[in-house]
Amino acid sequence: MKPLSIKDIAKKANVSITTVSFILNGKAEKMRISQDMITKVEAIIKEVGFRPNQVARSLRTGNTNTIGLIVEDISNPFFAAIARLIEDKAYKHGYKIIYSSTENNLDKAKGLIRMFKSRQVDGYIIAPMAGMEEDIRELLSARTPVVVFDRHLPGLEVSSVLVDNIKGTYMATDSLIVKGMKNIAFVTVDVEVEQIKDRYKGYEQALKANKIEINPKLCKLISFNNTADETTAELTQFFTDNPEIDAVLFATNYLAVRGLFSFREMNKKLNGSFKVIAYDDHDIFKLHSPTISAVDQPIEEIAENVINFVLKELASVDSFEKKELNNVVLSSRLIER
Amino acid sequence: MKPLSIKDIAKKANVSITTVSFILNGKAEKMRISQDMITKVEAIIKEVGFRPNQVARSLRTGNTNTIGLIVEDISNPFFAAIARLIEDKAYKHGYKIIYSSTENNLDKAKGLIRMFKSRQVDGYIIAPMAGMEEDIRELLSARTPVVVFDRHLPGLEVSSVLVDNIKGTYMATDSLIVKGMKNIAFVTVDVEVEQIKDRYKGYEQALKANKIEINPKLCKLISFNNTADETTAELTQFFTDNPEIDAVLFATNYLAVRGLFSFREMNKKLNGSFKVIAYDDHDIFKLHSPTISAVDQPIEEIAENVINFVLKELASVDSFEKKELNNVVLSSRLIER
DNA sequence: TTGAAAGCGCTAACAT
DNA sequence: ATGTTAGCGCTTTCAA
Repeated sequence: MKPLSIKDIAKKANVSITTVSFILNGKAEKMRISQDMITKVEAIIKEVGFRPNQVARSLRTGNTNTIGLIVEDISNPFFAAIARLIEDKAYKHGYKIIYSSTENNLDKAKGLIRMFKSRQVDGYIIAPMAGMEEDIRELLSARTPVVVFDRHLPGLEVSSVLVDNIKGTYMATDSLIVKGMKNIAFVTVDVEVEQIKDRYKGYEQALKANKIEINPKLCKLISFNNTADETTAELTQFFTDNPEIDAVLFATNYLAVRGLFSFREMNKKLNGSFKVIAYDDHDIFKLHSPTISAVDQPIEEIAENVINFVLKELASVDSFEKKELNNVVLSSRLIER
Repeated sequence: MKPLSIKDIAKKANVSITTVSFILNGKAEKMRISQDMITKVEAIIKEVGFRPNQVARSLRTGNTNTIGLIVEDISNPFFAAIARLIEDKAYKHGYKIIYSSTENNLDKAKGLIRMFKSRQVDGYIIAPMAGMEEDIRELLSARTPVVVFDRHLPGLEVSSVLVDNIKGTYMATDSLIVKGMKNIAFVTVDVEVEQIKDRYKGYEQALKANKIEINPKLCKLISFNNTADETTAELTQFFTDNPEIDAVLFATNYLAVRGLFSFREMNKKLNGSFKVIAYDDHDIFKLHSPTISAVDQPIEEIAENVINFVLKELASVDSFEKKELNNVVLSSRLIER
């Protein structure tokens, strides 16, 4: 049978739908509806288990209480952890999350924004990729709350939660230099986002600061579209071709994991004369023998800030104050193991 | 500025909104609207980038092209991987996924169903927990497509995608016995779902079949609400108290990971005289020294079946055929390392 | 071949 | 203090 509507409730209670609507929306007080009426209607609502149709409500009010989350890949542990935390907090504030992975495909990413728009999501949380600038700018000019995190697109004035990537890799590289490493390799991925480039910059700056010449041969670029096995193979090749390498810094955790597979395949010993640091921590690095050092991003803090920023913007969206941007850069931490 | 509506398009094209609507929905042919008209209207739509308001459409048609996904914890790699695959396929069929984690909290789970219902999701994909029977039954009686996966609730007639858990742990236990292990421990979690109980059954049956007496002391129950550290501590205690244990089977991958942390803490050697098998594979188990055997669930197959079942039910929902249930039990595979 | 108009369930301005 | 009613943007029946 069809679900009940506000009309049915009104009929059952012998009142108008307005009264029911006011009570539903907690405006009964303001409208000075009698306490008796309120109690009676609420009883009926509870009794029949009536829940207002959100779609109709959304059409009428223009908000859906839904936040769109766009990330590269929801199955990446970093994004999965953040998604979980965000979802949890959003839920407590009455918002639902609707998400999608871009798979680093610009067309899909653009499509997602359009799709979310047509579904009238109230706000966006985006780990953006290059090429989305225009789309995001459009959202902003419609005064839609948007918070980007993890990555930043240059020239975009938007609230953001970032981690200081330069500092992260700088610390890591520096720690390797201090330990006397001479040929430090850097393994990264070919996605064109500031965040990844910054990780390279940190590496570069640390070398410069220590007057070590940068050897382009020691910087390995892996294609994002590689399968896991392809990446492992490429890395094996890379380390075989460059036996002088005595330390590696990986720009992402999944690259580091592939690296560990390579080393295992090559039977390469990780010890005082061959050191590895990963970006983003992971249980694997704690359990590996030997344990692997990592640059750790503050996942909870990221999620916390992201959701706070969106909620704040969501709350101020219909006020007339000029929207202020919220920006924060968090620090990562080098965990030496 | 406000987004354009179908009215604006109609005005721009000097036609009625009906015509625009027919063209939008591919019904132009059937309504025999002239090709000229179609071309003209389509050109305008493209030019101004008009996208119909899905909320209004949903209110009118009753479908939202949205599927609700309810799992225990989206940040669990098993669920994250499945969510990603499901989301991807759903997207290709024009459906969006809206998800939420129950955190093994029945109230939250029930709330989620109600919330999804009020948002008019077209179908549900649920990894259920005990206590949801009634809510799911209600959905079914409203002819709403529902597919459960990973777990099954007894006495519920619903489409399902399961893995033979009994067989999984049976194989694992048996392989340990064949290797001459005498005191095989079983570490599991206190969530009351068939799937987890089945894993215990498989363990039990294998012991029985091999005429080994079941020693309740060797079966350790961990609370789901433990923090990671608490679990590690409890496990350390457990293995210290029961030094006769020469093999362990973990009922979930995250328990196995905690176990590995314990063993590391205890400096326990994993070798021929102490063997470990995990349920659900994970990169960690491949990289660990020594590598860890695992019962591997066919994640892709699970996702594939789940989405196919929902789509199938979704397609038949307004036909009058009696809805047929789709049920499949997939096999897991013991990966011996 | 196209258009007018009803109505999906709800909110809120306006009326009483 | 409570009711009437216009519309949110769209689909679809019926009429022309």
